[in-house]
Amino acid sequence: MRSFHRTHTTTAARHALGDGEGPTDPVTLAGRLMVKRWSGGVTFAELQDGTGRLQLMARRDELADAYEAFLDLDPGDLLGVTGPVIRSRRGEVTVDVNKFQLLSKALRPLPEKWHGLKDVEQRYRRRHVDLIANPDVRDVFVARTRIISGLRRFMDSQGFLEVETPVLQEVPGGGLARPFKTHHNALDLDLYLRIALELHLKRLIVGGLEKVYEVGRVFRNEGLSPRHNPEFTMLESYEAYADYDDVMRFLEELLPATIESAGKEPDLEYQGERLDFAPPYRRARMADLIREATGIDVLTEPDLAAAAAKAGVDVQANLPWGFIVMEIYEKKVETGLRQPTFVMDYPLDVSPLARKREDDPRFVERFELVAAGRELCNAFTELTDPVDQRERFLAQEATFKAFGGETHPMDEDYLVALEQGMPPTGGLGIGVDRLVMLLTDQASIRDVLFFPQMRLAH
RNA sequence: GCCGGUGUAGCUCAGCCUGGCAGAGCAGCGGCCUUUUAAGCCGAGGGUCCAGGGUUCGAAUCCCUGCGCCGGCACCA
Repeated sequence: MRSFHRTHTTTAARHALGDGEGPTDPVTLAGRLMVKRWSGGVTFAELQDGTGRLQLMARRDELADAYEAFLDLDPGDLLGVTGPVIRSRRGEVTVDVNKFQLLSKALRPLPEKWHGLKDVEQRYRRRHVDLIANPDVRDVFVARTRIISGLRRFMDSQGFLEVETPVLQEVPGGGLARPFKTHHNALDLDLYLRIALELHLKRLIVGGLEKVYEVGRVFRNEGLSPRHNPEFTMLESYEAYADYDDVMRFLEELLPATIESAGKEPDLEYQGERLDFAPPYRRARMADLIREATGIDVLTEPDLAAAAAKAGVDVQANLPWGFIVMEIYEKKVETGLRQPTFVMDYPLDVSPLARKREDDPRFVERFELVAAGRELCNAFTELTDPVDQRERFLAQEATFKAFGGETHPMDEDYLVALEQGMPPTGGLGIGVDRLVMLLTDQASIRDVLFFPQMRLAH
């Protein structure tokens, strides 16, 4: 079949009948045959299209010789049908088929009609079957699309300009993660897939695009888990002449708007837990949260490593102060934060791109929004001082040379941009997949990605 | 990478503990039935029990190794 023109979707056909009994004028539908029942002189079947399902009725009386061909159809076949919409004796909205046409034959059977496809491995490896057989899965992905378009709509409405920046980078900056490496042949140049959007967007802020954002795929060459996929989607935005307090207020508008675009209420349920996203959200300094949870005062504690160990958080000897603070926070505080909370003022040591607090230079103006024990957003008042920035990169290098792990590499192009003069800026990053998980009540990132990363099938 | 769980028909699952002919439902095939809603009834068929090795008279079942999947840990500030 080159083409087949339908007059109605199954949902439109249902509306065409309305409360009446029919018959309506004939409608032409197309979709996948899902279920057949009865095989005498009348056969009922269900046709599934992009909008839903509708019952079909095929009668020997009506179809004559073609009836036998209808009986030969298999669940899974793609079918076009024409006929009036009626209400069956049992009250079901039904198309009384006058004509039908096989549009495409399914050579493989559908999964079990009642249980659907449950095997998670098959659901991920053969997502097309999952989508046919499990309507809930389709709903999740439709919600994902609505959430992302809702995010864009909100950003646009606030005057942000959506931009695109390079995926292939000579220096994979803006975060700490092992990058994927590739090579450009013509340039004979090693390149990396980006691990964050940050540095290029900030270069645009220098360039005078005062409110920019990007929704883009980033890549991290690290382990997989229910919350980690090697490629995932980030939204980052930057606003000139704003600080992290502005970003907090901004998020308190963005999140409710996004929740609405997902068709949810701010008071939502995630994995059996009620979470209330009606603003304002709690604001708490990391140091205060640590004191609440452990009794440790990181501001005054003379031997923080020892205090951490006493609280059950073992850290490497001589680890810089800020890293110890971060360890204690992650091990003792973060998972306990269930309701949305702005965790404010991160240690400077672990935040090389954020602006130093003037009242206490051990900390920076940075927050993460945490809910259900997980980071949803990361934001800061950006560091715009090129001299300070260079020192921070060097300090990172020194730390990671000593303690291992990934480091922020020195990005000279970025430093040159800062030297041009960057306005004070508030920046924000949102892990879009994790936000979608939250708003669709999914426990695994694999259930909000059409094609999650899998090992080679055996 | 480490630890635990798991893998049986196209799909959903029993059987494994306690070794003894490979099972059910759905789907498919043949037959009956002109208003069904997971339709029903009758009949026949369908297996690399993830792979390889071992123990045993005999292995889906017990043991070892490998692989996939799931979860946890590590990595991921």
